[in-house]
Amino acid sequence: MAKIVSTKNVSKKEVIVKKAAVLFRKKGFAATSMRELAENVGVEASSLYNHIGSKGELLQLICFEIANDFNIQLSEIENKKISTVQKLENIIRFHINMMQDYYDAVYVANHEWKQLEDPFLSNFLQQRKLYEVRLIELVNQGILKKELKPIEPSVAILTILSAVRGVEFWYRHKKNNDRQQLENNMVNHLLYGLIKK
Amino acid sequence: MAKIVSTKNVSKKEVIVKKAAVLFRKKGFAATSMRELAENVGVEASSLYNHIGSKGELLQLICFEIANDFNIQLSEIENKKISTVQKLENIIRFHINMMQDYYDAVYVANHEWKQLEDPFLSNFLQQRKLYEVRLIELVNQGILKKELKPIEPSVAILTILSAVRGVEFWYRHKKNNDRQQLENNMVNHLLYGLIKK
DNA sequence: CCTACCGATCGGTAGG
DNA sequence: CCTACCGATCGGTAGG
Repeated sequence: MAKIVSTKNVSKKEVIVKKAAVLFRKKGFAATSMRELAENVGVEASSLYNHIGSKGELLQLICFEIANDFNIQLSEIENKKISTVQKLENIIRFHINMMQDYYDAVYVANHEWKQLEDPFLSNFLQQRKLYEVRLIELVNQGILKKELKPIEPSVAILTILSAVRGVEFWYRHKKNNDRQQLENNMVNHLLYGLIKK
Repeated sequence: MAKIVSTKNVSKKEVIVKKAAVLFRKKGFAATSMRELAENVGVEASSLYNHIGSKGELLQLICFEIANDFNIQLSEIENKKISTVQKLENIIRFHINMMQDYYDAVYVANHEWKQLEDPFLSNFLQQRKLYEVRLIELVNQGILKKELKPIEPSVAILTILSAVRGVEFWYRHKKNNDRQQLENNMVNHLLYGLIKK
C-alpha cells in the first residue's frame, strides 16, 4: 500500500534529532542518557537504534547542519553588492536570528561540539576556523576601504562572534516583541559603540 | 614530628581542585571520571575521597570561588571615584584578565555551572543575576549622566559580558605579547565601535 | 593511601 | 517496536 497521506511531514529520525537537541542543550551531551531521550520520544531506548546509529551520530547531525547553515549564508552575504559595513551588519543580524530561530541546535553546536569524536571533531573545528578566516578577511577589506578603523581584525571578529553568541542568555526572557530591539541595539553597539560624542 | 618545612604551600585538596578544573574544562564535568582525575593527581580514585566529599563538591568549589572574585572586584570598581565610562572600562579589562589568569576555572564556571545541583544551582544563578543587575544599573547611570548613548542597558551589558567571555577562544593562541593588544582592542571596540567616522 | 568491591547506570545488541 | 540482556564504566564505600 502506497504511503499517500502523512499527517506530519517529518520522519521519526527528525523527531529524535530535534528532541536530542533540546536535551543536549538542557543537560549537556554526556549527561543525557539514551533512555531519557527515548522517554521523550515515546519509545524504548533500544528502538532508537532503528533510526540512528549511535548517540554520537545525533550530536554530529546537529552540529554539522548548523555549521552548514552558517557557511551557506556567509557565502550569500559575501557575494552581495553592498558595503563592508552593510555585510557585517547582515552577518550580525543573521547570527542573532539563527540563535533565536534554532536555539537548541545552535546552542548545542556552540557548547557540545567538544564531545564530537574524530574525524568529526577535526572536521568541525576546521570549518569553524575557515568561517572565522573569511570574516577576518571581510574586516580587513573594510579597513583597506577606510570604512572601518584600523583595528586588529581578529579581535574585532572575536568580539562580534562572542557578543552574538550571548543572545542565548537573552532567549530566557522569551519576549518576542523585544526581539527587534535586541537586534538593533546590538548591531548599533558593535558597529558604533556605546559612548555619546 | 612537627611539620616545619613544606616545599609547596598548597594542600592536596587544592591540587585536586586545580586538576579538576583543567579536566572539567577540557572534557566537561559529566564526561570527566573520578578515576581519570585520580590518575592526573597521582593516586587511586578512592583516595580522592579523603580530601573531598564528592565529584559535585569539586564543581561547587570552582564555580563559587570565581563568582566570589567577580563580586568583590565589582564592588571595588563601583566605589571608585571615576566616570561611568572608566568604570565600564575597568570591568571589561578585569573580565579579560580573569579569563586569561584563571582560564580553567572561569571557563568551568561559565560552561559547567549547569551541572550544579540545588541548592547550589539556584544560589549560583541568583548571584549571576544580581551581578548583571548591578552592571545594568551602572549603564543606566552612564546614560543619565549623558556619558553614554540612550541605549537599552540590558542589551549593552549582554553584549559586553558575552564579548569578554569570548576571550576563552583567544586563549588558544597563547601569545602573551598579544595580550595587551587584545585587551585594548576589545575595550575600544566595545566602547567606541568599529566604524571610522 | 590502597585493595577490593558495591549497586546503579550507561550505550548498545540479539532476537523476535 | 519490544523484551531481555551484555560488558563496561560510573561514583562512592568498607576496611585496613
